[in-house]
Amino acid sequence: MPAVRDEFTIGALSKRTGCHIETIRYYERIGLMPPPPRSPGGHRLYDGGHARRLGFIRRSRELGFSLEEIRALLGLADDTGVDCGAVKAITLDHLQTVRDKIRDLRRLERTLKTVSDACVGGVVPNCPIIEALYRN
Amino acid sequence: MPAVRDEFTIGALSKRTGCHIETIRYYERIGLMPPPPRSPGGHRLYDGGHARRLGFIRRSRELGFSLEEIRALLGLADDTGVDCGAVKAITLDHLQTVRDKIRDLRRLERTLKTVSDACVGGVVPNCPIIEALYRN
DNA sequence: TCTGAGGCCTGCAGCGACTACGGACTCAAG
DNA sequence: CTTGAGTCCGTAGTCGCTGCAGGCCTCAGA
Repeated sequence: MPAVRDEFTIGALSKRTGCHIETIRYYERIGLMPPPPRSPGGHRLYDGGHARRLGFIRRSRELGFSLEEIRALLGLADDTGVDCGAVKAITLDHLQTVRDKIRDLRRLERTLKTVSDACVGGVVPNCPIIEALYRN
Repeated sequence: MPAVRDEFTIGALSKRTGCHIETIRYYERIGLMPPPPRSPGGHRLYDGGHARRLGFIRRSRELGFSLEEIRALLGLADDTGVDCGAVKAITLDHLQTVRDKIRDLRRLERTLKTVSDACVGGVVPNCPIIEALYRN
């Protein structure tokens, strides 16, 4: 007997997962979350499975995966028998993107430090930062 | 005698600065580039001053400044007598943002490496990456 | 049973920084 | 004069949300 389901509203799901209500509805609109059943009055009613899936999405986002990557991961995860190689490929690809970004940002950091160190502040006729940005 | 100006089209400006034509028009639309004079037929005619300003914008973008920050920098730079302190403040603020991003990305990198190392690939019933994303 | 506060509904607009399109126009060389 | 490359404008799309307006639903308390 599958007795009484533990259903809850979008607000409760939001609190449980830390995901904004608007974002949950957005995920539904783009097909990342399935449309849940509704109350007679039209309110969304979620269960544990929804919460689990949304948790997956949220943690993946925290790791910087794009929604399309997450869609792919969920597709691989929904099937019985996960293609672990495909999952790993997506992850390694993303890891490389992250590493590229870090490299870029480190270069930025050095440059910004250099130009700002050249500036002593105060109101002067020539600002070395501005000069640096104008010069190529 | 301000003789013949060396005027050029948006295409030439684009090639000179490496900035897409659409982007140049976009910068004009949002007021970052001034509206240049036009040919009788309505084509934009730029000069060296425009190229210099666009170069400033582009280099600032490469350093990760937002368009609003660049607007501020240009405002400070346009006046005779730059407020070097204000410029430095914007730069240091941005530098901090960059450093924060690097820190975040490094954390991501470690986590992604950990989960992907746990995955041996192949088609298996349980993928450690997927498990990690589901688990909290 | 009624009331009222708070939650939820839909649809749309906006963010930042572009990018891409379509259909009309202009320009310069041959 | 023709041709083809360049340019014009306006609009819509990208990504991942976020916020709003103007309603409707729900449920606890009186």
